Amino acid sequence: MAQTCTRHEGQACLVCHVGRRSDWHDLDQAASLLLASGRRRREYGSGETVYAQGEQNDGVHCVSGGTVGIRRLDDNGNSVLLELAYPGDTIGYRSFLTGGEHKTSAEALGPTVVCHIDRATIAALLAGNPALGLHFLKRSIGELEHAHEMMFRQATLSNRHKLVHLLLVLVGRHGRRNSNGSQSIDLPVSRRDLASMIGTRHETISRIIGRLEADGVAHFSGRQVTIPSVEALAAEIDRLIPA
Amino acid sequence: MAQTCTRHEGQACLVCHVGRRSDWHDLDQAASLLLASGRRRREYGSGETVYAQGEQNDGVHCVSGGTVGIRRLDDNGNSVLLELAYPGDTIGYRSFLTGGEHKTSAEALGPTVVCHIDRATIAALLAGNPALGLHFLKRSIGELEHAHEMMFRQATLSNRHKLVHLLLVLVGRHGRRNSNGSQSIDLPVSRRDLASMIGTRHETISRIIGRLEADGVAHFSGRQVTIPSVEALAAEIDRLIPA
DNA sequence: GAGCGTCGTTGATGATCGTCAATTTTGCTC
DNA sequence: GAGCAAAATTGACGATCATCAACGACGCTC
Repeated sequence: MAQTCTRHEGQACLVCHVGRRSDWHDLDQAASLLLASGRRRREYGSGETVYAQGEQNDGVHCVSGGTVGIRRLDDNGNSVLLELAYPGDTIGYRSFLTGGEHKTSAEALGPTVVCHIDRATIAALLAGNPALGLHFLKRSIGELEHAHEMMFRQATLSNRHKLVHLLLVLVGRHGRRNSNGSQSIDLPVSRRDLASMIGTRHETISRIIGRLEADGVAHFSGRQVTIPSVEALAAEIDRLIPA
Repeated sequence: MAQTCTRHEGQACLVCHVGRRSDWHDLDQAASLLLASGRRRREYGSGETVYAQGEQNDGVHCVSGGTVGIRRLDDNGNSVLLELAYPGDTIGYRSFLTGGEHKTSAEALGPTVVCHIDRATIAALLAGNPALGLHFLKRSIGELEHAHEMMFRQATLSNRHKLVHLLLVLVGRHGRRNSNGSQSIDLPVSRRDLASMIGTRHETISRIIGRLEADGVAHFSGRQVTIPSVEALAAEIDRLIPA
């Protein structure tokens, strides 16, 4: 996707992005030109921060390639990975719209391409294109429902089931099918972040991984995970429903 | 608040509601009249459902008095109370805007007054007043950040600290000051719901309550809670920060 | 390649939690 | 007020988890 973006440099993000999936796909031509002039593309290396919690907002960012982690920190050194952003996702729009400072950090998980649109440009676009505000609203609602499902799972599932569910989600995003029917993932996150996403400690994640290995439902080697049968793994969660 | 609403029956919600806090406070006069004609006020008894998960959306609701619980259910009988809505809050707007069915249930926690605005009216209002959509966007963003903080606490705090935090929030909303400096709350929710909000079982909540009693930081009697010193309770969370 | 810090794993132990079960209390209906 | 169903408490037990600590693996810098 990064290559596609490079080729269309100078044009609007709607060309660069996945089209339908982007917030910018139905701007009129004038707005597209405005967007093209006001946006700046940048590549990030693994671990680089796109914006930091507490910083003043300076516009919105749009993921073009790779994966971006949205993280929240506190004074005690606790860190929680709240969500993952993928190409087509707009990030940092919340603090832009509320006019405050970033309440989360965004960092590249692996090589990533992110476009930045400065305050003036995005403000002009919003004023001229009411549909854009509606897209932000829909995006916000989508994230909110995602957060609600997260909270529901946090409250109802065991740690093991939470990890299994997370693996299934990651298979959908990062998985590749092997010749023998199994699927593999290159995890975009560390064990510590996995733990924070589930609400437990990294030692516990290690032990749960050990049990998944022992049960033969998943094999871990560093950040590479191989799942012999995704169906079998999914059944582990469905099995909660009593017969 | 219910009385205020009754007195102004026939006028727009902006009169009925708390003014600034409502999403409807800066509509022009024509829109206010439209709102007044399209809205229907109704009182709910404790436990009555305003809308149910899975139902088709039929407009938005606006809390005018009392407390509304937003709940999520699954097929296994699990129930999680995701958030509480208070006078001035608009609820059910998500499924309205996405055009689907309700993904959560809303039920009255105690005697409650809720206004309903049907699809046609709210659609007309949205078309004519772009500011209204912006209010929904801000509301959605606020809820999203609330959800993120919730997820962060779920991941970093112990169950006891989660309960203490929840009590502090409820003191802010439902607390009343006693003559001796202590504060009392009439909990709007059952122990089971308390447990679901924290992500544990009701038996565990009973035991944590027992420990809080033993430590003398809170006294529980049914749904009535008395907190001798809110500061001491708040210190329990702040004490997490190492010296 | 040596040094260093972070990440990941493993072990041991005490604390906490989930589950099942029995019992009491509460709230509501008749 | 009697009766009933749901809510709440309490106990016992096994499972799981957090914590502290030690160690190996890995990536990065110099």
